[in-house]
Amino acid sequence: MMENMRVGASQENSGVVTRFAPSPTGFLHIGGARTALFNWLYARHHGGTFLLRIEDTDRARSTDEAIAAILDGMRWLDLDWDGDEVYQFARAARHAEVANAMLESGHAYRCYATPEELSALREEQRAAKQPMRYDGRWRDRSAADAPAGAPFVIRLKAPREGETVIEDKVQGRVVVQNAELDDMVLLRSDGTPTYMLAVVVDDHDMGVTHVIRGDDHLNNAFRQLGIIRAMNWDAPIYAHIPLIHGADGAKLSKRHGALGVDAYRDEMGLLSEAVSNYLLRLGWGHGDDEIISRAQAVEWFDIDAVGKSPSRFDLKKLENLNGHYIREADDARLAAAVRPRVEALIGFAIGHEGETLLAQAMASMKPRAKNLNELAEGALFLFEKRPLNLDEKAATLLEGEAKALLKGVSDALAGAAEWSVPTLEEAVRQVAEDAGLGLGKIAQPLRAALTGRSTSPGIFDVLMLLGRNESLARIADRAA
RNA sequence: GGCCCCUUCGUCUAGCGGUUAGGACGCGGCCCUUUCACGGCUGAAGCACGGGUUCGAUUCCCGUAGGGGUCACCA
Repeated sequence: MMENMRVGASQENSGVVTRFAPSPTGFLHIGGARTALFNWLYARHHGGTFLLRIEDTDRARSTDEAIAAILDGMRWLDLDWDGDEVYQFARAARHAEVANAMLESGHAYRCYATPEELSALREEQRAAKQPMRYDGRWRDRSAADAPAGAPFVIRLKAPREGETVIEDKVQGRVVVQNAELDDMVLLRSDGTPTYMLAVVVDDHDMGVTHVIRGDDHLNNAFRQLGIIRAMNWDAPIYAHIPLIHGADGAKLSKRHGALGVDAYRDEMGLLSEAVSNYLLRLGWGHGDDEIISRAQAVEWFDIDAVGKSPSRFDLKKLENLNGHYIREADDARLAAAVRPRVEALIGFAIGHEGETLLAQAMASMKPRAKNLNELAEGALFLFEKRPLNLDEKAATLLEGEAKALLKGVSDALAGAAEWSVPTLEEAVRQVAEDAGLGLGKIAQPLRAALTGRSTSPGIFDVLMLLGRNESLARIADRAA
């Protein structure tokens, strides 16, 4: 049962196999999403396989909710994985098997040091300003010294001399002295595998050829290589991509206020393609291109173009991109996404009819919004009940002569031959001309009466959206 | 603290020995205009510093400084 199990790797492709391996201790955060995207793009670009592995070996911190959130986030970002996701914990027996094989071959040993003993050691080392690492106290002791029946962990017997070299596809050639690496734990005293062992075994068994992950794992790669060498396996090609930092320059992590992708979708009202496009451009570039479709990304993406320096998360740019994708989005799709937001704001259901109206309004509202929340906010006037509440600026617009002006506008509109933009515009312009005023002097009070606000889509579009009866009624509410 | 990585406008980036150092977001101005946007034009803004190598360094090398990551029976 020592043979390669090849979990999930498909036969007929370029041979490239990548994977995304999140630990389900929380939502899919933005950094993880980018790692997933890069792995996905690399596999798709090279006609390879993209696998998903849930690293749930930490039983205390892994939750089903987190797993669901991660899968949901992946689907939202349209990152489909090949085959079923692999659950690492289910493979614990295989991990133990590898650890025992290493024990037998002399590449690992039992260590009986207690946790208390080890933390005391670390404390000493910290106090002495010495590097903190396991001192190998059980490395060369004979089995006879083992306290009978005492719990033990299995540690890797790592080489202590020489150096380990990684030719990283992003970081370049990185060399670490073996003396810097201590003998890490492979199997805990309860017999469960550590992350270090599990990743290596799973990547090997799953046939992963390219390990693309955050560069917070760069140091780990050297230790993992120790296991790979001991087992005489082929090492994967590594690509350690720089982390995404927050606006403050520090690592963007769950603990550092990073949000789950669901927050970008639900709370911030961003479109999947905008988030995806933005993430792609963080650390990767293709000339001066900014707006890049998924298809284009698959064609262009390669690891060579990934930069080595960390980047900061810039919400302004993401929102700008989102505005672009909103303008490009299908009206019906937007209406469906905006409807629940409108209903939440206004407090009642607008129904299928309301959604249809929203879809009609999208054409004139899209250029004015950079997220779905603004779209919803801007659409409220369509559903508000008379008499409208006026915001402060709208109230100001309706002071003084405005009321009289509106009476004239009302008459002109009511007398229009048909309720169409050209006809209505002609009618309103005529009123302005007769009064010797610019169109703005008429349009603003009209806007205030119709929407309760000082800003809105073009006034004639508003008139059309509201319809003849509602429009005339709202004007009548404010006219004198 | 040890080790590892990074450093072009405020931010994301292009550049891969010779460029007026390009683009995008953001910011300012102008235009368009019924408001707000969108769109167009335009302006300010950058090679962290010091040594080399070279006829010539943003680009190559070495330091310095600054930033980041990592040092668990977490992942």
